[in-house]
Amino acid sequence: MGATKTEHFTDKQNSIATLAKALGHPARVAIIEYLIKVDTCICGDIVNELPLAQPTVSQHLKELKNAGLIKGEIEGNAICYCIDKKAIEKLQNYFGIISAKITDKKNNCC
Amino acid sequence: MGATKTEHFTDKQNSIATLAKALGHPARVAIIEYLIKVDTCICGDIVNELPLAQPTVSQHLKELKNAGLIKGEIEGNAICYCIDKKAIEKLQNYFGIISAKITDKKNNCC
DNA sequence: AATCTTTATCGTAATATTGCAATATTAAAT
DNA sequence: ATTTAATATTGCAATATTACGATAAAGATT
Repeated sequence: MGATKTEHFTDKQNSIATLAKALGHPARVAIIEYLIKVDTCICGDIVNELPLAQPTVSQHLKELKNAGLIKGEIEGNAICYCIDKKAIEKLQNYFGIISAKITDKKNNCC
Repeated sequence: MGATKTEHFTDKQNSIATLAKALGHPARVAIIEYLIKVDTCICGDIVNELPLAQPTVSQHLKELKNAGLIKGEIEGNAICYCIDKKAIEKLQNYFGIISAKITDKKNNCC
């Protein structure tokens, strides 16, 4: 036991959970916000922006990449990391739909 | 080591991460979707809807509650769990803003 | 009061995450 | 070719999460 039973849930549920999980750490939220702030993809100084050691930052970037939230390509001895717009839009869309459905609810009791 | 360094990040970053983390498991995504589907707060049959044992479901509900995504009140020998609309709206709003900022970006390279 | 039903908690095993020092890798700069 | 600079990987310790059987708690039913 201990491992998540992903096979028992729908692809969409797993997909949303994967994206949400990737943003389930403040360092990774900070990375996304920093990528937006600098208004460019090239950001070799991302380690200096975070209160974490370089290997830790590298690991968080890897997780964001695995989850599909950022795209990255090797660019000399620096790296070019960019937010994957589609992933963010997927979340935006999902919570928009959920939020609308809650508003439409008739039998509220709380 | 091993514990998240929350103190090094902003309250907002931690807040978003907490909500995202709570939805970072397909069972908890499924619980939220089920709460919406039944269109009511009273849902004593939530355990039957999930492919997990009762203590596990109870634990996931607790985590959703701790994260502020659902509200719950004891109601006889059943429980009244409801989605906390504000939490979902917070996420919707956050991803809406992030998404808009990405669209406005000028220096895209990927 | 005894039983049933439903949810919560405890205890514990399996697994995953977090963080970093040490080291490797890779390409640019000298 | 050597050094420098930036990122990745490895290895490991600390902690957190996931899952569930056993048990507790608490109101409902009989």
